[in-house]
Amino acid sequence: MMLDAGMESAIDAGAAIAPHDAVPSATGAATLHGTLLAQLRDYVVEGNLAPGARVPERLLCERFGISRTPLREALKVLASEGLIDLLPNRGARVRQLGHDEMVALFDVMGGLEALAGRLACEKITEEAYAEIERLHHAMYASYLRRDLHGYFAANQGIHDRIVAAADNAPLAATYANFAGRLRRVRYAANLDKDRDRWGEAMREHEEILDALRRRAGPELSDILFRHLRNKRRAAATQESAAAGA
Amino acid sequence: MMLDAGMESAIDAGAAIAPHDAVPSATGAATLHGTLLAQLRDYVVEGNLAPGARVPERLLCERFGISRTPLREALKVLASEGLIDLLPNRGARVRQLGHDEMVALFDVMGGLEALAGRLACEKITEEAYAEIERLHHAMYASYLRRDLHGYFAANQGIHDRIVAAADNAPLAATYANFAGRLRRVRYAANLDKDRDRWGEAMREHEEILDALRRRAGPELSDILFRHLRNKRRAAATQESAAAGA
DNA sequence: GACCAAAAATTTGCATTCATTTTTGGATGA
DNA sequence: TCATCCAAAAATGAATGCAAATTTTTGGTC
Repeated sequence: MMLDAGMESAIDAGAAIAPHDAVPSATGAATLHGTLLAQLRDYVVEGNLAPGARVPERLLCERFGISRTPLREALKVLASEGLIDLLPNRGARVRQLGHDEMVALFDVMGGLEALAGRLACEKITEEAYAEIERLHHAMYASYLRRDLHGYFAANQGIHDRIVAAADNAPLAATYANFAGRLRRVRYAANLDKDRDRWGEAMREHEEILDALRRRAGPELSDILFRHLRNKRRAAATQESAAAGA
Repeated sequence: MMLDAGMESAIDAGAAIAPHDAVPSATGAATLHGTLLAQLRDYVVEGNLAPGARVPERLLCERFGISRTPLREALKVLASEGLIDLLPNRGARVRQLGHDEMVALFDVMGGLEALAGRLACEKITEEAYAEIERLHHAMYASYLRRDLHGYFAANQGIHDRIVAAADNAPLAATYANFAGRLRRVRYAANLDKDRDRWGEAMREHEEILDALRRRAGPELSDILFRHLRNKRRAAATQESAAAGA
């Protein structure tokens, strides 16, 4: 069900907590539960706990200075977001991404980006497009400089802005959820070791920008899905390389 | 401090509870929390509480025979799923779908079905395809008979099987979540009052089956998105008609 | 030294309790 | 009649308590 994780209700209802749909770090938190949820989510997403590691209630209560009740509520929500697993009578564990699940998550990301691209073509303003174009050129400059950090920042900025341009709160929330789940893997997708992929990604981004400029929704949708598929392939390759090393 | 994960062997991943990825009604519930969550979700989705109505903790505790602690945990999760809103110090309310949000949710459904169709073309077995074909013909028979109930059942069966054929747990979970949020609206989309839409939908399903038979992923993806767009339009039309009535 | 069973200690799940906030009801006054 | 204000009642948010389950430690045996 998912089941997915949230911010749109927080936006719609003002103060409502909707972790599933809310962009994690953007969740306004007037309540302890809301604050704690955001903190704990960041704590997990940032990788402070090793994958598969037990999530000890007691320690986290001390760390955040709260009692077990709100913590346990937050853990239930994080489980519904897919960040942790709850084992009956055996506590919570940081979810560990196996190969199959990683592949599945990348495909959903691809579907969400494809959707975002299509919607963005319908709704994007000229200003928002110009900003994406600017980021694209900045990204290209970083690519030429082999500036991985700058490249990543611009790259993520582009994808985020496409999602934002789609102007669809539930989509943005779901996207944020999946991005959080894949965050660790995505950072691991180190282009530095795969120059071919880097060039390929850059060419794909040329196509993305072109389709977006023409407001070619279905076309952009398809390009974005294939773009994510290739990103998935690169990540999987890296994964197996890491396993072999 | 970094918590170590490597001390003991990995817990059997098969036994892990992953509410987010599990289809709501299929969530195995060995725990009270799990059981209650599924029950409460059904209770809300089934429409036992009026949209916008307060969700009284006390009454629900009595109804389910539990204390407030597990109930409140479940409410937090339902909020993260977008089914209810939590207003700080003012309790939970059944989320009310405004027009804009309904439109947004339909678009996400379209994107998810588009993704499911594309993946299904890659993975579907001949048996699963044959079953969808069978359902398609049953749906057509219902259409000719003007059997709305049978038509809906077959229709939903087809869409569900396409999602299942995609063989992607996070996708299935997310799809189930959005379907739950839109459930009330979807039932409201009464084709009986809109014969033109009914015929149009039937023709679209012919295209869907054809693309699936040819395993034409990108094409099926596009058809499914447009199919949902038309369904969205029909629902919106009905909505405004109901408002005017 | 490895292996296994039993007891201690920790941890989890849920109920209960307490402090705050909100809501309700009515009295007061214009 | 209506609006405003205030106190009582109810509801919410969080902490604490307790029984059951699990994990760890201990002690003994082979």
